[in-house]
Amino acid sequence: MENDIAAKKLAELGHITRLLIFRYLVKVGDQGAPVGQIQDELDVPGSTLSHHISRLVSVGLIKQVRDSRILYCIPQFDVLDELVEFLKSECCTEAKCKQ
Amino acid sequence: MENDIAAKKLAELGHITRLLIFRYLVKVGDQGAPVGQIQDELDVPGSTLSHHISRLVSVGLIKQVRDSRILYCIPQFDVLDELVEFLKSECCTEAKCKQ
DNA sequence: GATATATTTCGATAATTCTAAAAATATAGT
DNA sequence: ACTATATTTTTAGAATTATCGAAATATATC
Repeated sequence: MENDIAAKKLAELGHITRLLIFRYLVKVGDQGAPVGQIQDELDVPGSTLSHHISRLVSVGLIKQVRDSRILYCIPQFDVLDELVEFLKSECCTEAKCKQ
Repeated sequence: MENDIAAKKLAELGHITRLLIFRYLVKVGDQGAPVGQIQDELDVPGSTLSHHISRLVSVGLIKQVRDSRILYCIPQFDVLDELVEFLKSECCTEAKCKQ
């Protein structure tokens, strides 16, 4: 993963509302949750919520699947894993390290 | 770790220059690197670099230790580990999960 | 005390992001 | 076609953050 792409993902997680959205989805798991359910959970105006969700989608941390009128938001665990792996990668490649 | 504190740490990592600073220090390892060495590595004006480093320090991802005129920046691996752990915690506590 | 090196603070401008009301779109049922 | 529900897009003002030159501070050496 390139640095700028990782930075974007981290920046999206680095906002309290988006972090709460993402962590709620992490808790819910693979089946995901409808936008409306996230709205009930977090008590954020719809337009604000939609803005933040679309940012999370834009970096791939969430995927959306529509079931008629309901839009399910599904956390992408593999994208999160890759990001976490990136942060720890190349540790101490330029020195000896206790890790 | 509370959500807002985690969000702050993620936001600091979510900037290309700060991510490059932090990852350089991760590569260097526990002995850290002087501000000047980071500056040579990244080619950023001193005032800009200082600003970004102090933000990383403010959330605990970096610690600084002075040796006479030289200020060493040392990555705090435990803070990173805690953050990563937080992101993955409570996974699927509200549902069955493949993970 | 003068000079050199290392790093930060100040200050000003530019750029980006946040928030949420209002309007628009999409889908389904009557 | 009309109504209801679910969600997004548009828009605009407020707030925050980014950048970097210049000046300031800290420490060491001569």
